[in-house]
Amino acid sequence: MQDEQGGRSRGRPRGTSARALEVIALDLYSTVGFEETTVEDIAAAGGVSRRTFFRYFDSKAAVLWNEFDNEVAALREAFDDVADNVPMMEAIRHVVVLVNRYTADDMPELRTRMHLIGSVPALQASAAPHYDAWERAVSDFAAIRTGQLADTLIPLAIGRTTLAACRAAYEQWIVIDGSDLTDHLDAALRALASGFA
Amino acid sequence: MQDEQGGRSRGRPRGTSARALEVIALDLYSTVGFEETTVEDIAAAGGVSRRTFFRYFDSKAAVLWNEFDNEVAALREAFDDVADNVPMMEAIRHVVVLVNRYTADDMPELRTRMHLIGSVPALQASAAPHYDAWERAVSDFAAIRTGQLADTLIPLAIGRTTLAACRAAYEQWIVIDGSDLTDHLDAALRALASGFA
DNA sequence: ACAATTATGGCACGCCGTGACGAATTGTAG
DNA sequence: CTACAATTCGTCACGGCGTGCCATAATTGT
Repeated sequence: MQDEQGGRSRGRPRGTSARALEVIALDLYSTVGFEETTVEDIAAAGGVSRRTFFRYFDSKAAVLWNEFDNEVAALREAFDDVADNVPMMEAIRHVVVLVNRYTADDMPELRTRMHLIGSVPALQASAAPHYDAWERAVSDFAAIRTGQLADTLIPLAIGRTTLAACRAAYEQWIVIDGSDLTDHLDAALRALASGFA
Repeated sequence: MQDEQGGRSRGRPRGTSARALEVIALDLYSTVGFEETTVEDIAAAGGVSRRTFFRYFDSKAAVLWNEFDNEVAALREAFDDVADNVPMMEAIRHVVVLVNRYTADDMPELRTRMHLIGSVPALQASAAPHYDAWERAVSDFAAIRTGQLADTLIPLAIGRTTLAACRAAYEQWIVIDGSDLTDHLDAALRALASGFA
């Protein structure tokens, strides 16, 4: 979003980028601690003022959710490309696993980010709106397949439970060192589709 | 907890009770609005100081979760009373529906509370630790039935997805006027146990 | 009376998030 | 070259939350 310099030529140049602040904040959160880090600290390390930080991010916690929000868009696109003959729960599983394929370079950052989200109460609290958007992407797909509206019981439940299963998978991935994320996701979603029988 | 006057005889008597502050706060949140209400307002309406409010509740949002936390204890007790021959997912469904049987008198307050939790972002954010405790109660039961540890993938997923389904049911109950809460819960948990097939 | 106990009130502080306003830095038109 | 428009930044101020700290009030037991 910020990268596109098409049209934006005039005006004072940015002192930094959202991505740069994100890296700095992620480092401080994981080394110093989230509560122990003030927004002033992040801004100073980024060479900008505290007020400018809040122009790049809505809150101290919002830094962690940039990549996650991107995944929601990827999720919707992947759902659009699913063939109609694939069963619903199977399609959901394939799409989720596909979207969660990260390169080896992104793994360390993903790991620290998920570890923070899973361990810091203030960050867990900030998850709600982002989780909602993710669930909604699944619910919309389930609505099409079931022929019901997205805000009715079954599509809603499918969206919510799918994320719930994925969160359990992510939690296992963080705890069990050296394990494969997609394996956990696949196992959790298979269990969900089988009704945990 | 506060009611037991066993041993606590000496000392200055309390100026109010947690329950009284809860009723006042619930009223202000639903009429004036959560963001528009300050802790100072609640304290003043309760005849105490702002500082005293924070001795009764950890945060402005914690007021809403008192009853919910009680349900977690009821959940655990109900799981202990389940017969061993009842299938796991069926047992979970029965227990959840049983615990969510409220009297007609409690319905209005439950409704306003759940409506607030479902509509105010700051309250959704405050849900995480309470949801975790609820999920954990289910995971512990699933751990016994599956013979696995409670913090492994399947029990974790069962706890998380069960709450996710219940949240979808609650949301429907709030939206659809005059509907029965236990019906939604039963339907959502049956769908979960069937793998949404 | 006096001590012990328990709850309260007031004060101060750090931090978060937001609004307002002027200054800084660039490109563009005249 | 100069005036102007556009965009970002920094500073200041404010309200609100949550938390120590300590003095004070209210009650019971000795």
